[in-house]
Amino acid sequence: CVSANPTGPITVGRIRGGVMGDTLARLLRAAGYDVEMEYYFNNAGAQMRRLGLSLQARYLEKLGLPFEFPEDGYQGDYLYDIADLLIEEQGEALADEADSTPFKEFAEAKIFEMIRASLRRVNIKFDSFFNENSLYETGAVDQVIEGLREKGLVYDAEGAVWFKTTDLGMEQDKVLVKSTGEPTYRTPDIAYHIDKLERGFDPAINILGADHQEEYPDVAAGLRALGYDDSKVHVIIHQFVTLKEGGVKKRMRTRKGEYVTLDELVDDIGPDAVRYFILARSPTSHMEFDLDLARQQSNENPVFYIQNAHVRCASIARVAAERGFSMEEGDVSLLTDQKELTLIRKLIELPEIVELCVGELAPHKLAFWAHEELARAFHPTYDEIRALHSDVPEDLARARLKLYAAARIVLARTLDLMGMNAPDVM
RNA sequence: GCGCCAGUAGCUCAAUGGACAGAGCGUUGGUCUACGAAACCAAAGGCUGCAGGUUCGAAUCCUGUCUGGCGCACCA
Repeated sequence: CVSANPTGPITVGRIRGGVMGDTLARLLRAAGYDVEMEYYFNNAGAQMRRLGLSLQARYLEKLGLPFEFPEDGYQGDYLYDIADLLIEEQGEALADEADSTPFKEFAEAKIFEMIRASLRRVNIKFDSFFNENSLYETGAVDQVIEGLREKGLVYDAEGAVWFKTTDLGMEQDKVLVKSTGEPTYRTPDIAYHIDKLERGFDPAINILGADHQEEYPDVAAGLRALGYDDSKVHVIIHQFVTLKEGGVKKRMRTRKGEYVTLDELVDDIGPDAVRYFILARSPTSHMEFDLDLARQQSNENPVFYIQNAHVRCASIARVAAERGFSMEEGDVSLLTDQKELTLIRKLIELPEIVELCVGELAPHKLAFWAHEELARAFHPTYDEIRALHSDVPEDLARARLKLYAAARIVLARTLDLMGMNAPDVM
């Protein structure tokens, strides 16, 4: 499960969890797990209300009517575009609307379209979408409060409803329902995790940004208190991406409209490089994404190194076919050269690596293996071990062609697990 | 003030408590009349922030300290 709220376009800062999660899902599937990638999004609460008010202001602004942009509103230009769309659909019909709800709903729908389109560009596809609102509609949120109340872990004070987490070994009690009557994020979060466990997810894996690091202990406490096994839930916290351009660090703040979008980055360096750059770092690293470096290195970097191995395999297969060579009857027992054996050993390592990545929930290890082990074993061999050369006897040539065909399969599989393309030509 | 995450080559990053701490980029020097040179071969580059401790053995574990990222809400 990955979560990002539909308040704006997917930014470079927020795509890390998506890439990690998608790659992990691919690895889990390869290891035989039945995986469902779920996108949990928050469409309730103050942030979304603020989004609705922001769109309302842009709408009025576009219509040339008096407007008041909310303090703490979302300042990104994308709301102007969405305001245009709204005017296209509704004209001035909403000009006198006092309630911002229709604006919120419109913004949410459009932003969600944008997000899904952006994710698709980097090969991320979710199986299901889960919105927070549904937890209110089904009464799941209320059930959490009642359940905890029955356990004697809830009390009312200062107009709010409190979760007595100090009884569970925590330093402070936490608010479940604000004095406004609106639950805090942690109440639906607990309900959501219960729902997930009830649906039978085991393990359930959450990928969260560092700003959510304090959040899960409360959820886990809630799950335990209500008799659920919180050990089934795994949480991967990834640190933030800071962006650098022209030697200057840029902070990314969606609300202020200060960000670089995923789309811009994909336009810049391509989807494969985006995925690899993000994937080839452990989640704990506070990664610095240097845009200039990424542009410069996309000419000569690990992405191309790995993909070029696949290209070379495709190329030799092409040439072999032109010269009428068949690899079908290649006798692999003829492959006795040290370099050949090294490559073969590396090729058959892939299942172990998949197991390793799954066992440690560490997709970044696949990225390192692909580059430093697999491609690194391939190129020197390919350079030296010629197959289609007049000095090479035909039966040995066929055996070598078979080796490179095998390498092609492993390379394609590895790239696919990383959500990257395996091109035949570059 | 408290908590979480980190600090490793010039830069971006790896390394289940175990061999001489490894890659890429950058730098230097060699390889194309043979399947794609976006490749290969070789070299230089390190007191793993700092100080202690545990251990046969520490980048890794513990304590302290400095620097940075993120939290510490009746935001999510």
